[in-house]
Amino acid sequence: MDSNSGILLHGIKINEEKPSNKSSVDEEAALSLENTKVSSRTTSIEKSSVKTGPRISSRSSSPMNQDGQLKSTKAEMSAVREENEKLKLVLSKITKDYQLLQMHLEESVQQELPEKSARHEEEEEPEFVFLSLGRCGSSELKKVDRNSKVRQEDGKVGQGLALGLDCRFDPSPSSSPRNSFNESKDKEPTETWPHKKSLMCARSEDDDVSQQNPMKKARVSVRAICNAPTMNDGCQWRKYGQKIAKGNPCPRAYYRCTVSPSCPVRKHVQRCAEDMAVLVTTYEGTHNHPLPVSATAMASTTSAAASMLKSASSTSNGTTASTAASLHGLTNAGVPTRQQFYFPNSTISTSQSHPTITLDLTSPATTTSHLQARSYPPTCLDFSASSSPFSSFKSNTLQTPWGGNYGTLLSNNTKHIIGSTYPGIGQVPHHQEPAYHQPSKETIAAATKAIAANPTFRSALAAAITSFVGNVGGNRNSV
DNA sequence: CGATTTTGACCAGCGC
DNA sequence: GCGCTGGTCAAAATCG
Repeated sequence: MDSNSGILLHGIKINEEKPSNKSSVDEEAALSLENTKVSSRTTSIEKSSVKTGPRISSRSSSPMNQDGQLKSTKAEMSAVREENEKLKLVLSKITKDYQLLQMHLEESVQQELPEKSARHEEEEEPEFVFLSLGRCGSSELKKVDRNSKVRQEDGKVGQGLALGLDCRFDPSPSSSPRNSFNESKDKEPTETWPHKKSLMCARSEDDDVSQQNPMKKARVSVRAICNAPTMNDGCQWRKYGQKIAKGNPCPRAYYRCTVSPSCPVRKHVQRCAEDMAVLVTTYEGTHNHPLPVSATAMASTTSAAASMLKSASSTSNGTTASTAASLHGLTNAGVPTRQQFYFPNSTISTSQSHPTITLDLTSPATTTSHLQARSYPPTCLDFSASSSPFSSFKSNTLQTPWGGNYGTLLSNNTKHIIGSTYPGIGQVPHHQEPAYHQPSKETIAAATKAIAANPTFRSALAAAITSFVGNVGGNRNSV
């Protein structure tokens, strides 16, 4: 993989144990990439090793000094070895936790999946998955099933997951020209590049549901610190336009998914006017093709968020406190609900015709976060770590392939703000990250239970954990 | 030379 | 109706 792998590894936050060598602090701070908290235990070990070399060579070559050097070097080496051992222990525990979670996931999936899906799984191509994370009514399930059949006929891809970002709120029929891809359902996508109508037909099977929605398609906006022009989310995109949007000097770029010629998914990317380091990527539409594994993490995240948005909107007319609560897996009484799940850093906006959910994947140490933390309105609902079984995950600050962290909440241009994650938000220097807490067995059990209760979050978490642990395993040799 | 990006023009929705 | 704005198109330019 590309640089994403490294970023994912950093999500482990093993490095939060302060380095014993104080001189490495400055070096570490210098090496850290701005606010992305790019540092890992592995990195610091490597740095220690690197430092050892020059130190030996630069010292005096007298026999007495050589003995001293030898001893100190040996001491350093043993310290490093100790550190490595500790690291290995941590890694093995993480892996063990992951396997435990995966086991629970598999169990619950096996319990819930109908036999038909199980049959499709047997033929599934390992490299691609379909994420069906929208609010799947029976029709959508059928749709996914049909897609699977089509792919099976092609002899290439079995059942997968279809990423769903669409939002359907209301049963009343709507035929807004811009409303989704519902029109011209009879027309087949024949053009290489889907224009409006062909894009619509790509979603023709959603008609029965999307026509029920007077609002436009749901959007998932992801805020992440990213130096690149666009986040690497694993999908292939082609730029088709650029505009200067009102209120932001930075141009907004428009992209289409090019994984499949008929894929209707679009995204636009724009830098945050307040913090140029923050890249705001807004996704819209549903992938109608298998996704590369590397794309599933983002797809899972965004689609799960969209699913939450739909759920929240369906249970609450507009954005209300109850919506915000349900968004985070809580009822008004603060009791976890079965159909919802926890997203620590999400906001909903329905002020525009497009219902939008914003996921903030920026670091708590960013200036933006400082700003946002200060801007919390009095109505801010705080479902912080202690209230969620996923608190251990949050404290773990799962870093994402696109360079952000799960950890903080932003609230720009949205009506509701939920959940400040870090009590000391905005006070943590870049090199002083919150301590990593090993999840207790109770926490894992609670998380597993909550995950098992929510099929939508399962896939998202599974994708995230898979890449997370996969990178840990991949970097093990270097430890 | 095909794929991709750039960029000005165009279109539709919305508010006044 | 008019102007503003967001979104898309498509020809030209650029890239690999």
